[in-house]
Amino acid sequence: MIQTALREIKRGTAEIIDEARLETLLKNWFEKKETYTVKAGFDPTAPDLHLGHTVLLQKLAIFQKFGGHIQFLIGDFTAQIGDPTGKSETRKKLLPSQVLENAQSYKNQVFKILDPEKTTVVFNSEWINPLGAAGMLELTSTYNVARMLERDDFDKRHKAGISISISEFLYPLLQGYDSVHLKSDIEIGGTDQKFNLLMGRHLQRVYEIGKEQSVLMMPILEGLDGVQKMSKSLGNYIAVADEPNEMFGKILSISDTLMWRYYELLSSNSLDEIEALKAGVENGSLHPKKVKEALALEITARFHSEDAALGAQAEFERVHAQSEIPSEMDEFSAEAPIWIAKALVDCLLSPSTSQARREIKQGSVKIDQNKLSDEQYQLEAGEYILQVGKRKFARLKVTQ
RNA sequence: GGUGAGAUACUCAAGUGGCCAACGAGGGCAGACUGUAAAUCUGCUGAUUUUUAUCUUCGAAGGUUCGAAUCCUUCUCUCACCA
Repeated sequence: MIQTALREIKRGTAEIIDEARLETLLKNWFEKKETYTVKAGFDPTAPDLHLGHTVLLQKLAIFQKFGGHIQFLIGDFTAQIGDPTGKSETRKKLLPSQVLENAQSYKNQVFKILDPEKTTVVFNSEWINPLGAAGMLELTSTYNVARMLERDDFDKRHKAGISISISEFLYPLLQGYDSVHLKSDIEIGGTDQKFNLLMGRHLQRVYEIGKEQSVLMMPILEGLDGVQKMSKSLGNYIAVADEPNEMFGKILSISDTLMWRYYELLSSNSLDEIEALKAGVENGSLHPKKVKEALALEITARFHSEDAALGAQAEFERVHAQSEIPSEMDEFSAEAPIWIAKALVDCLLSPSTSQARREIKQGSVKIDQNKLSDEQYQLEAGEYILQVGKRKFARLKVTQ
């Protein structure tokens, strides 16, 4: 039993630190029904959860199956600093009301995956604010600059001559302190969080809370471009809240190489099944597109429903394979006569009329399926279907 | 505190008085080819119905000049070395 649980927990992980302790915790659960806590921190700056987050969430859900109680931490205090991981710019300070709003939105999305009964949502400002200057000073004295600079991105920035603000040094310390306060048994995070996660162990030792958390790291999910990590700011993400059609389409647009990565990290297929698919594609018995479709179906169904996913697939087939127009699209209205470039902007298909003109010139604009080349074209009264590129559509009603 | 170097569009990075909305690369968008894949090739990538034009933009504010990303002054920020 323990072995099965352990295998499931270890699936897809990049690295586990102190696996022995993890085993002990599981053993205690199976033998004495003792629960343990699993901490995962999230940044409240982006309320839009994407598939990258769900890699962690799914892992948390597995822990819940085996006695784990989740400490879902919203880093409202640390968000004021901004996690230095991979970034150089300082983030904007969020208003408390925004943090609450984002947290609420997190909850709506997170409990599609997590069991709310076994989850506690906590905010780290709750215990960091009372720390005060004295507590903060004590915290900073537990670490030194040389070791702080060992951290890969600090090191790189330091060498490259990019500024590092002192407050950024506090980020790992505070994240580690969260583990002290919460007395977490396990913390999970992405591999890029390694330094911060280890800080939790360090501080738990320093503050003598009588345990050191195990650390479980998940690989970072690449975004749609297949190169950079999935993130909202890079715009290469698939949001949990994306509409079925959009979600399905986005998954299908990833590259074949990236597809295997997504299979590994997101799909619930066993590793053996994935291997079989891979072999099938290699020897030509399976078409890669079919395999990708299966993945898109699975994921879309997870966040919506089986029916919605099938609907999205059918729609996709209609629009792209047979290049018909989608069954649903945003509708707009305007008064005749309206210049086509203006209409495209009004329908949110183009960001500016200049851009719209360029798009017309390039031949990517279609009206009712017909390519438009005249950028001076005026729309008279009637109903039109405007299209820019392959995937942007809008219905426009022009009235006299 | 002192000395020196630097800040250019989404990112990197050229440009040191007019030929600059600003070379180039990456990214992004679009077209061709495809499986809305990848790779490849091509075009576009500040705004505006004056489109061989006009307006705004090269850290900020002033100034010199017919004309400034480019020169001068002050300021803000960053880095390096010294203390």
